[in-house]
Amino acid sequence: MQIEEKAKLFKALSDPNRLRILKMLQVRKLCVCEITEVLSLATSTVSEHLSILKRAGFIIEEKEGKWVNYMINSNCCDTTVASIISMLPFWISNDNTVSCDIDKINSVDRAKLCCK
Amino acid sequence: MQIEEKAKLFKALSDPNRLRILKMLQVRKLCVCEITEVLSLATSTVSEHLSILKRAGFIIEEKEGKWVNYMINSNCCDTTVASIISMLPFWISNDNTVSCDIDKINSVDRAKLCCK
DNA sequence: ATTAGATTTCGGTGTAAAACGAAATGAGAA
DNA sequence: TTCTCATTTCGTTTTACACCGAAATCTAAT
Repeated sequence: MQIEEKAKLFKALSDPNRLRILKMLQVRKLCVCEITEVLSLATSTVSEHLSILKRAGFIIEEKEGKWVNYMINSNCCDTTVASIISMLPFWISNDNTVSCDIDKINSVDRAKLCCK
Repeated sequence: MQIEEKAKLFKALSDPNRLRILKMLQVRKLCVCEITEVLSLATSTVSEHLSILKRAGFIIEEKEGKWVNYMINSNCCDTTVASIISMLPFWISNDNTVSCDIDKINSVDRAKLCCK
């Protein structure tokens, strides 16, 4: 991987909303509408953030009925990506925003959320 | 440190030229004109890159006569910054561009460089 | 003090990226 | 098939950033 691609990895991490997404996905897999609810952004915006994280290799997706679940790419073969993922809990811990996000994803009901 | 500031750390790493600067500074301290010579950018551009890395905490500066030496902030008290610095050799190694950069800084003569 | 040279700061330009709403896509239910 | 709804893509706007040259700053030597 060339240095331009390494820079792109860090660019994917350079947005607070994308860091919040990664921290949430380290709790459990989530669909787009759940993340949208927590971040209070437009669905299209969240979708774009997810595609950036996916392109960088940090997350993968899985179809489940009409939903698309996103999850951390835990078995990533790229050692740089894998080490960054493993460092995230150390780098970002006890953050107020992230704590609230995690509280929210634990009380969110996907079925209710998507049908309102 | 809030999550916005963590994002700024990664933003500082999200530019290939700034990664090249960090890799060069892990070999030895360098002045602005030496880095400018290697990167082939305008001096003002390099100066701005350095101020971004300095603001993020990755590097520190030291006056030496008419020169300003920049060096890795090795004794950084921030554990996130410190761990990122220590991971850089693992994340970026055997890169062609970086290898050429390091060859150049080993053959560059600061006195000649600045007086041409 | 004045000059010379290294670096920083300041405008300006072009490009990238974040955000949104609307339209398009794709998958399950009726 | 047709409808519903989650998600993606597209077009647009606004903001941020990389880059440059010129002017300003700061230091050392004349």
